[in-house]
Amino acid sequence: MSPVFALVDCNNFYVSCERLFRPELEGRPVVVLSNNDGCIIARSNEAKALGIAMGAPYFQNRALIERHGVEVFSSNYALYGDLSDRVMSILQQLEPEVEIYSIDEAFIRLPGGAAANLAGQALSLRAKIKQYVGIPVSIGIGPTKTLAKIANRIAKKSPEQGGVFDLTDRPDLDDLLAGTEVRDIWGIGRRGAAKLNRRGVFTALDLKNANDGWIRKHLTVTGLRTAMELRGIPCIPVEHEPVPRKSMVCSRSFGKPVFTLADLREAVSTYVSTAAEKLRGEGLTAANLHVFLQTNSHRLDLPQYTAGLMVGLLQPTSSTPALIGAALAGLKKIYRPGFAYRKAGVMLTGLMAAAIRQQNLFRPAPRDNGALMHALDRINDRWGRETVRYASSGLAKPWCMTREHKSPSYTTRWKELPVVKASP
DNA sequence: TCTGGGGTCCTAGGACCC
DNA sequence: TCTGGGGTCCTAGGACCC
Repeated sequence: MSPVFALVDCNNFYVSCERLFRPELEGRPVVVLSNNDGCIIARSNEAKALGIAMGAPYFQNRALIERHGVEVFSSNYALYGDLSDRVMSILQQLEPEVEIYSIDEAFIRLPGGAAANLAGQALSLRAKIKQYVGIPVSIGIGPTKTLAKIANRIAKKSPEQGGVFDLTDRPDLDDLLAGTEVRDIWGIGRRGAAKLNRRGVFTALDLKNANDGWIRKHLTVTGLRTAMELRGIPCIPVEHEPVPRKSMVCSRSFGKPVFTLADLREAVSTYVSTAAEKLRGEGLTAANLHVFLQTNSHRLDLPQYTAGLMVGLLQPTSSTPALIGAALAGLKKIYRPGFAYRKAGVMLTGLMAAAIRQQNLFRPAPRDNGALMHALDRINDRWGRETVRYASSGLAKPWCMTREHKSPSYTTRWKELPVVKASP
């Protein structure tokens, strides 16, 4: 029995999350902004219809947004993360094989066979998610993940399908592929699409029928895998076990330009603290820390400087003070005065499970402050982020990002629970 | 004035080894 | 003018994803 893949994708996810608590915004144009209210990263269908592009800078669209009364939200990841968990847990309860692919997407395996009513199963799943969580989803079904992705696109573009589209056993499959541009195939990006277009390959059908050696040469093995998937040969399995991560990043743009080493030290300490907490939460340690900073590359009128440094740690660790120490030592080496810094961050690599911690042959193990870190995490979990923090993270944080339009953390903070009133 | 953040994979090239 | 061959490992950079 050939496998059947389905992609469950939340519609305009961040917008749908905001609308859940503001139902009067249904049918009205809504956008959600990136951190620092920089770019537009989610749009309702009405906002798309106004011509607001994905990823477009907010300030460039502000006039259009105000003219049409578009509702604007800063991103509220506490809310989106929590609602994502709810959608995913329903999938996990109802389906045997689920791969959480991103905050708003999951692949599932459906039982195939002649008797399987795939579209019917998907419609029922969709209705349950809408009923239990309130988030609308689209479901695409196909013999490979790549085709399920294309099916999902079709489901979204054709509301008359009821949010579900099945690409298995379709005699007109090639016609549908001919109607899909290469740019819209999962795995073919802007560069790849331009390269293909220059060589006369414009649609998913063209790519499906292209010569293997030719694809391999121009798009590497990943492109060839995509082409095989278009032919209905599954090359990308559903990963039901979470794949262990290899790196972890915490970085932010600043709310306003930063000039001094003192401010950068605060910001970097704050980011390291966040990363270290996440590291411990996942039971991991890091062997290396990469610290980096950069000026605003959009400001061509200002002097530019970008730098980063990898700092090896004496031992793999998840201890906040050990990581802060390494990061600040690295920061001191790469800092140059006289620049308007826009962003800084840290990346942790060489991750391994804390349980299989590698010892250093030439140095005794430093004092383990695992109990202290555990207490720190418990306090901050119970009383809120940064209730207890390292002094180097600062208090006023003048560099902190701006979020002018953030909605309340409706589902994750007691103080911000929505209040419902019944009218008499 | 104002342009996000967090990941993975692949390849080429250099360093190094025998 | 001519300057081995084959292998591994690491890193940086590019491309892609959401």
